[in-house]
Amino acid sequence: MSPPKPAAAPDGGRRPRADALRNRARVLEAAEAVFAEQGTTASTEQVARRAGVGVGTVFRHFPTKEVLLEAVFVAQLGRLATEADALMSAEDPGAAFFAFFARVVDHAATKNAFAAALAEAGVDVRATTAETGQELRRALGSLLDRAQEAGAVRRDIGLPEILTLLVGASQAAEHVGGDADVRARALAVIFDGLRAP
Amino acid sequence: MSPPKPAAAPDGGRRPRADALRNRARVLEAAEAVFAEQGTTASTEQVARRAGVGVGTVFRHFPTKEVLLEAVFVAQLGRLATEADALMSAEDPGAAFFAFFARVVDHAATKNAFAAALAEAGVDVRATTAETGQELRRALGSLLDRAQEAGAVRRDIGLPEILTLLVGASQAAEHVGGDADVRARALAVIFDGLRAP
DNA sequence: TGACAACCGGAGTGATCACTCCGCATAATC
DNA sequence: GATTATGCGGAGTGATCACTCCGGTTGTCA
Repeated sequence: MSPPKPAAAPDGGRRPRADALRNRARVLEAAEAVFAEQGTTASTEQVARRAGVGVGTVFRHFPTKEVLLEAVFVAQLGRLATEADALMSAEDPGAAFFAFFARVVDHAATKNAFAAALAEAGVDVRATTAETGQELRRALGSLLDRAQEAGAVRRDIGLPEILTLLVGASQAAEHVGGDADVRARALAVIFDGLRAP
Repeated sequence: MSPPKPAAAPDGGRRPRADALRNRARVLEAAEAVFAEQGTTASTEQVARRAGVGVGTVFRHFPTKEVLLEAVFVAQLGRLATEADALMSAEDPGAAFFAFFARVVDHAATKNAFAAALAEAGVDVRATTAETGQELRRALGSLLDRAQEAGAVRRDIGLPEILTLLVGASQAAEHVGGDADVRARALAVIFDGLRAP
């Protein structure tokens, strides 16, 4: 049943052509850049132009704009979750937690669609983002647990509150944007409120 | 100085007809409701239907969708500023400040376009909203000053930081929406961070 | 009440967008 | 190199939206 040479695809499907793989990656990268610069209302044609392909190619790999957006979100959230995991082995749990929080907010101040991605990850609207969102929440929850055990964060709040604060801070950063000093001081207020009394 | 019968319009313009005034108010009210329910992407036709008028009427009174949105924002921000002014005479300045903050966030959790209005008022994108935005900022600034003088709020932050936090909390409330308990606890964190040490 | 200007309704217009379709190019396999 | 299925490009399609225009209506004032 198994052919001698051609490496079989994981599932029943055939292995895709090399240029198809290349173009898929190109489109995803371009979509991330375009949505970060212009928001999620940017047209699919702009993504195609940026990727150097035709619109047909974009829609072949991502049959719907919604699917494309989801793929971008999953990529961003996945990278975040990885960063959070890396911070799990830091020596100071409190510093690690706050550093991650600040990192996310800084990121949101630059990338335009990112706050929306976070917000969706918080409420799990789509089925596809659910998995990655859960991964992020698990990682963030671990950071929070360690910080609370170390006495760096108050114990009377949980992951939902943290996520709400994180989404809010990110969205505020995206809209206020410019002044980094204001952003830093506003973030300091939240951090002070999070510390154990 | 006052003419016998026809009340003169404020400026050089003529006094508009009674039905025109009535329709303008109807449209504004409908727009506020529709945008609150469906967000700012709702179509102008929906606003017209809700108001019981034709699209032509909507565009006669508000020549652009942007202008219509601005008018809605100005109305909401104006009401907010009035509420803030009313709280200026409260006996407990700290309680007044925090109550207003919470009031705004609660409002944002319900009305859909409201957080966007706040965000714009914070950065003054449009010329028209600038005036009302400034009014709101002035009122909020007064509340903040009194609260700081009473020792209820730390002194090392200013109005820009408060506005950033307010916008962030409002936007988070709009997206998280549902769980009022989570919202309350997240807000409590910000409040604790704002209190004087 | 009559006359006129102001105002109204809603079909029509042009632009934009997500998405499709098919003739052509090309990677994979012999 | 020949063959073939997979993938590509981009003009085309239908839907939606903001906005316009004009024949009919209505408020206003004499």
